[in-house]
Amino acid sequence: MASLGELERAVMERLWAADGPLAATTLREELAARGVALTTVHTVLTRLEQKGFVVHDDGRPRLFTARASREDHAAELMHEVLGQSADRQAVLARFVGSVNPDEARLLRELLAGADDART
Amino acid sequence: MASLGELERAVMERLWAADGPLAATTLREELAARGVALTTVHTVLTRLEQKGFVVHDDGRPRLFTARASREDHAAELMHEVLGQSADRQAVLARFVGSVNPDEARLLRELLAGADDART
DNA sequence: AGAACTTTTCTACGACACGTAGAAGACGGC
DNA sequence: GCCGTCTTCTACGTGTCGTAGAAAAGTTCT
Repeated sequence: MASLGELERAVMERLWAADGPLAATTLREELAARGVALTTVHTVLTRLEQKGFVVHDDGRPRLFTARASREDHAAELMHEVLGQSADRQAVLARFVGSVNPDEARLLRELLAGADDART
Repeated sequence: MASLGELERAVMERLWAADGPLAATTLREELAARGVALTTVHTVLTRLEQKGFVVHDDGRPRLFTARASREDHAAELMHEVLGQSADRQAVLARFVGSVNPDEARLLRELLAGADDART
């Protein structure tokens, strides 16, 4: 599971927060607080692309997009963690055993909905 | 979220698979396939301890134990991922939306059971 | 087309994590 | 007290990540 460095994560956050694709220059502006150079942004974007988190079109300037939404990404991570376990059921049991009541209720609703949809 | 390197993970696997605490020498034997030196095992154990994944007694030789079971660890990781998300509900929705039917059923049962237990 | 500007790629370096392990110190049994 | 085992200290090589300069490629304007 390729994980993200700090700048990499910051870049992903902007891409996730954005409505649509962003240019490197835009990202550099949004990361102005860090004072990073444009080339740094490009390097990071290239690495994120190698890791499969980002894609870019072939326009000019290149426009970069996150491949999965923030939520999808988190859900994928959760599945990855789960998938690495031999005993998935035991992990799920521990997991639901420690969600707060509100989320437990939400989960019940979500699962009930899935049931309806499947039937 | 401190993550694990390859050897670190291998060591954790042995500790999780073990019935009880293990000595460094035992771990080196179990990792014989890698041909690592005993000092390497010690270094890794020390680092795992710094990360909070392992504890040892003060006997001689030291006996090392995983602080959480493999399943607890995985469940904790899942919670960490979830916790880092702003919109936890959306993540949960994506997550349960992509579990397989068997696991969805298991989750329903687990959540129902939790309900019973709480009431 | 040529100059000036923007964007992208190439390359590199320092810092840090991790795999690796030798050397030396601490400890226990005989 | 000696010897073997165990533990700690220290260090190095490699890979990843933050960082960015230099140069190439492309765009725009005149």
